[in-house]
Amino acid sequence: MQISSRFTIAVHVLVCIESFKKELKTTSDMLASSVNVNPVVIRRILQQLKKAGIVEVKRGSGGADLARKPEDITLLDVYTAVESVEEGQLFHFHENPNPQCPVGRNIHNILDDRLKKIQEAMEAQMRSVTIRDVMEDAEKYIS
Amino acid sequence: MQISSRFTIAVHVLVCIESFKKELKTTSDMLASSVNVNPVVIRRILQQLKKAGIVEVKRGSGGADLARKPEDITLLDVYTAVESVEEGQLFHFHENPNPQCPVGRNIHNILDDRLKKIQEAMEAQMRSVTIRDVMEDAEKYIS
DNA sequence: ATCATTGTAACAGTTAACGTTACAATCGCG
DNA sequence: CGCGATTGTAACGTTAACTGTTACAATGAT
Repeated sequence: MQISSRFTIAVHVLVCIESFKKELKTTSDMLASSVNVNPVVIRRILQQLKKAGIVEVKRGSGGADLARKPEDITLLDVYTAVESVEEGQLFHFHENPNPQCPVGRNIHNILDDRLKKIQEAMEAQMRSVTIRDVMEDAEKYIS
Repeated sequence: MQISSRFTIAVHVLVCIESFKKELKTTSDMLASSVNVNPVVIRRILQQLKKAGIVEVKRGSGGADLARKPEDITLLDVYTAVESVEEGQLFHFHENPNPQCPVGRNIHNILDDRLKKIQEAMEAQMRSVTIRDVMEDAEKYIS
């Protein structure tokens, strides 16, 4: 299983918004054209980013803007905004292990800490990268 | 999206195999009973672990054993064994971004390195935990 | 030979992702 | 105001992966 493409699309979109805000109106149509997906997919992601306080979207007149400075938006912010799973629960557990079995009965006690640390390692790395960082990478290629 | 329950099931199974090998024959039925899933699910996972050289499974007579010492099996070994995606690719990309757009054209150049580091952080943490470690956690609860 | 067990195919059900159409609600502007 | 562009969102379809289940040939020990 993979983390859904919503995440990479969201980052793509944020970079586009910030890169082109001077020259263009960043509508869902325009963003959809860059990513090459249906505009509704972009709008859905923009709504999730908006709920997380990452972007502002204008109805009617159209266009989206960052709600915070790019250096104040981390990849973890984006990840938690667009991943539907609560708490970003990375691992999926089998339900109802056998309480008769000492391993089955304790499988969460046994594993939860280890799994939490793995998830935290991933999240710490995500937290260390901001949209500003990604923008700087992008500028190397755009110019 | 979450990492499939095959991973947590696989760890559960390995702990059971090692914990009960003295007393019981670790058949797919017995393991299925501890995890509380259909035995075929267990057999499928055992096949994946076998292909990765983590377990040995006996036909006919039945039962599974670790193919290596528990301290030589890391959670990363288990993860790569049971995750179907190549290279453990954690992130899913939208295909065919617009080559007309400087961001779309370069989205992989822009993001691949950052995403790779995130995945590596997760994998490093997984690599640092062995089945032996998990067994020791388990013994606290089993006794 | 018998019996328990594995290996695997086949099929069904469920869920999430993603695509698409449609349309009311909104906003800016002439 | 009325118009055009755009957003917000519902509704529905398709696809893919996971998980569950049945079935049965192949295997190996006794």
